[in-house]
Amino acid sequence: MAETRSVDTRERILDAAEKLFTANGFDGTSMRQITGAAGVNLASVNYHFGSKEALVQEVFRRRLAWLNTERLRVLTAMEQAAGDKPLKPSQIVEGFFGTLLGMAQDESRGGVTFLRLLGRTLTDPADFIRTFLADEYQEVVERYKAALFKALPDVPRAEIAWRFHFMLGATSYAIAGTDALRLVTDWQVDEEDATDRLDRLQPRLMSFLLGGLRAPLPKF
Amino acid sequence: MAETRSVDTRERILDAAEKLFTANGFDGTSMRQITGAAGVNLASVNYHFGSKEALVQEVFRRRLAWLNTERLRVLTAMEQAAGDKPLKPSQIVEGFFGTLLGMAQDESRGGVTFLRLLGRTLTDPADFIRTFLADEYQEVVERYKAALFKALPDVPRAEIAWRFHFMLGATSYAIAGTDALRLVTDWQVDEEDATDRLDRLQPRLMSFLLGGLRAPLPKF
DNA sequence: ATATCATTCAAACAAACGTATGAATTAAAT
DNA sequence: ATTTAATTCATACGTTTGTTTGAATGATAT
Repeated sequence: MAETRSVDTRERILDAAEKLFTANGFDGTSMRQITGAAGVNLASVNYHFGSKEALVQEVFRRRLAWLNTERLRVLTAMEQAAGDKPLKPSQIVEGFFGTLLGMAQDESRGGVTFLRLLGRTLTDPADFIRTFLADEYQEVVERYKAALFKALPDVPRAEIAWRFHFMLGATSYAIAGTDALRLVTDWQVDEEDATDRLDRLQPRLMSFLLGGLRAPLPKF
Repeated sequence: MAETRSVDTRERILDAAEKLFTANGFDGTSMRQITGAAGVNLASVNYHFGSKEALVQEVFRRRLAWLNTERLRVLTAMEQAAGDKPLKPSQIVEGFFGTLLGMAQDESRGGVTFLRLLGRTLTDPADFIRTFLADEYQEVVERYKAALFKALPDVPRAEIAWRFHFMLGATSYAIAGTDALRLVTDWQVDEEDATDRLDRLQPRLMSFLLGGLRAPLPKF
């Protein structure tokens, strides 16, 4: 079996697709663009993945599998270290969103490219994407939600769930929109260079998220 | 001139396009779907709007024109009432995001449908959308940013700009993802019915946003 | 060396896309 | 009543889309 060739082709396709999907969206990227950029034959996507839909899913699966495993690993480690005591909210937030933002520095795990793609895709309307992402996220979200419930026993659970939702949104958007539409940051942040901006994004975002999580409850 | 017919056709197209874009995305919606749902001829989109791109822009323009005018009106009124004194951060946040969320209840301004579409589109990679939205938002964002700078003179401007960015993300996602991917909220919020959920979203989100905006600054 | 299997390749497929055209229809203006 | 202009309509055009096919190529195992 000629395995080296096929493994190479698969990854070349996934890398090219990841970049192009980020730049132009799923529907905005054709199979010919992907195979062209990857330097492989047009038919190889269907040969290796079956369809374009399956390719999209595999682009996410190879990154999310690691991310969510890592998230669970971190949470489990923290919980074991804490014994019976609840974790600090800042630990939990750091465990969930810190692992995500850490991928930005790791080019071998997709770097900023994948993060931008993920951030944008969380609101994609396509059915097969929604159900696929929901499946990939289900376990890790349940575990982290449970940790937050335990850490904040006095806060109504529905309230915590919503704030988790808000935190996810702020994070996705912070990443997806960094270059995308420079609405808010514009000349304000151009002083800093791009890498510096990314390094400082994490502490900035963490402060914001924790501030939101610990905000006084709304009075209805 | 036959005006009643054409105005009707125009709006039927815009309404149908708005709904379909929200449900299936821009590329996922064909002209035949739009004209079919609107009950008009296929060629009428090109006749009235020129192209599909121009239709997309008009879908946003008719809603954003009102929204951003209203935002400026509210801000100006608050500033006049305050005289020389800076506004409270909560006023500013309420002025910007409250007007947006208020559209959810107003079906004549697009209701939840448009809000979801807008939330998702803020991270759309297509060039013509990015530049178009940036243009539509520029003035109102500058004005509100300036108000925040004045309200929080001790906070570095870059920090405020970032937090504005985060707030926009949390809000967009809160709206766009409400039905989309029910990651976090799932069975947790199913107790409340849909209308109740929307009514309670606003105070919940506002608490979160203000908590994030007023969070202690990150230490680098 | 030969047979076997996975992979690559060029070419073609039908389907769907956005857009353009010119005739038919309708309403307003003279 | 006739002219004029705006709108609607059915139809067609040329591209591009994702996918399929069957032959060519490559490497591995016997």
